[in-house]
Amino acid sequence: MPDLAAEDRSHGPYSFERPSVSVDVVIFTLREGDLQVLLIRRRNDPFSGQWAIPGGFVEIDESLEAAALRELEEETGVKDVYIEQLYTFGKPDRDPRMRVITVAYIALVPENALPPIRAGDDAAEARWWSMYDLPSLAFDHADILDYALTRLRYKLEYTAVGFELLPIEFTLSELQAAYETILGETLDRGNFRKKLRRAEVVEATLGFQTTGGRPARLYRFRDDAVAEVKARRLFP
Amino acid sequence: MPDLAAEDRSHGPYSFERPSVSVDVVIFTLREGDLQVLLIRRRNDPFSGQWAIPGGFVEIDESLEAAALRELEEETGVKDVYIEQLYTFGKPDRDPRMRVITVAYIALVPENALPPIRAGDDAAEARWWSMYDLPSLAFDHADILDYALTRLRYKLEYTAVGFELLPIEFTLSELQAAYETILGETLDRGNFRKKLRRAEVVEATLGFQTTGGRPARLYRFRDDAVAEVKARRLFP
DNA sequence: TAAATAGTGTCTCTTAGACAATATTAT
DNA sequence: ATAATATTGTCTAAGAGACACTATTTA
Repeated sequence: MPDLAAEDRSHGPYSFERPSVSVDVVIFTLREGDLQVLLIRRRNDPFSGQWAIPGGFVEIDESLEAAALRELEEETGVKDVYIEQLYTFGKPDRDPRMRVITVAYIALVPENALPPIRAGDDAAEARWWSMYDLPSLAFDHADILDYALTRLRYKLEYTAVGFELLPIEFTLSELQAAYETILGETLDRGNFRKKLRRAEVVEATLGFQTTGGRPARLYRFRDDAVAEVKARRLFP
Repeated sequence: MPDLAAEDRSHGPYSFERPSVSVDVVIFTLREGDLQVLLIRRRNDPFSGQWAIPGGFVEIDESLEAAALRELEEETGVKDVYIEQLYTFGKPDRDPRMRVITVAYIALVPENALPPIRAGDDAAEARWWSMYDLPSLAFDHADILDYALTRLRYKLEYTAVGFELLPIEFTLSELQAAYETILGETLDRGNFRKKLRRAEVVEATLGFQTTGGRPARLYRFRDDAVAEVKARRLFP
């Protein structure tokens, strides 16, 4: 931290020369057998009519994470979900109006926890888009989504973060389908299950689910695996 | 991105209610067979006399990375080194004077590229500290250092980032010692070399270095491994 | 019975880790 | 020769990937 007195002229409370800070939230869910992301269509310039990641400015007395959760709830009505800081984007010209530094977050929301989407005040429209078929995006939001997908895939491989996208109980075939959708590749059934057994992240329940063939056992994530993800959540 | 017009009252150019943004740079080097970090002793309140990570406010027209590189050069005279964004810390009360959101960076500097350290204007003193024997720190800087070490260790395991801390040519024993110092554990010689061979990140040069026993061959990092790290640098 | 889906087992190759053996220098 | 350090190899166990086999349901 610099000494404030030495820099008051350019950064003290009476200066106008300071950047604004926003949070943008990349909201992922699994819908229609697809990895989808919630985007809003901008009502005003710049980029009026273009699609963008939901976000907003950080209030003076709220933490970055609180701001991201607030924006998430304002846009979707969703609370109590997994969010994680992604990266801070700060090129001086990323917003043509003024200097805006944005702290990007990822949110993972299970489909069954999603209320119907409604557009907020500042959006002409809000809807889900497939991550694999995106529209043209405002600002540097295409970069942010690119990186968000990279990070999500990465985390999926070495943590149990996938449970944040699934209902409480699920079949292993459903879990595998979720992994395949997110990773963008097919996985071997036997090896996938072997890996799950070794990792000890899921446990069988007593229930079954009929599927058209042999009924599938229902599983849930183990409490300790969930706890580990939640612990990492606060401080990656 | 939010719509600006709808929020001008609290965040437009005439508002005083916006956070300041700073960058803090955790500068690592290997010195005296130790992993060390450069800290400055604060000249002014708050935390006057306490040690802190060097940093400063982001200028209105410079990118975050440019700000981090500028601060690094102002504090140490070092240019052209590896830096990487670590995390953005934004709790409202992390600075008792005012709201400051700080984007933390990691810099890796080889000892032989370091000029003698001099304290900048805003510091009473500047010196290297062992990461394993740190003083009490101002602000939330202990958290930042903690996380920086975690990230450094992590990157060391899966990238060739170590070369940023070593001279151009080095023996494999020196490289192993560097890894051991950073990871805080001893490694098996044979397995370490086997892993290096498989990873194809280093290549032998023609030189040797006398060591008191059998002379050790000098190695350098392969260009493509270095290029990969540099490519990741801009956008993790 | 056939089709569909669930679940398990086996083989091979790679890798990680522990540890032993050999090589080359200085004293 | 001995000490010191460098370099390579060997054994074993664990893990990843390809693929085949068995199980249980519906139509």
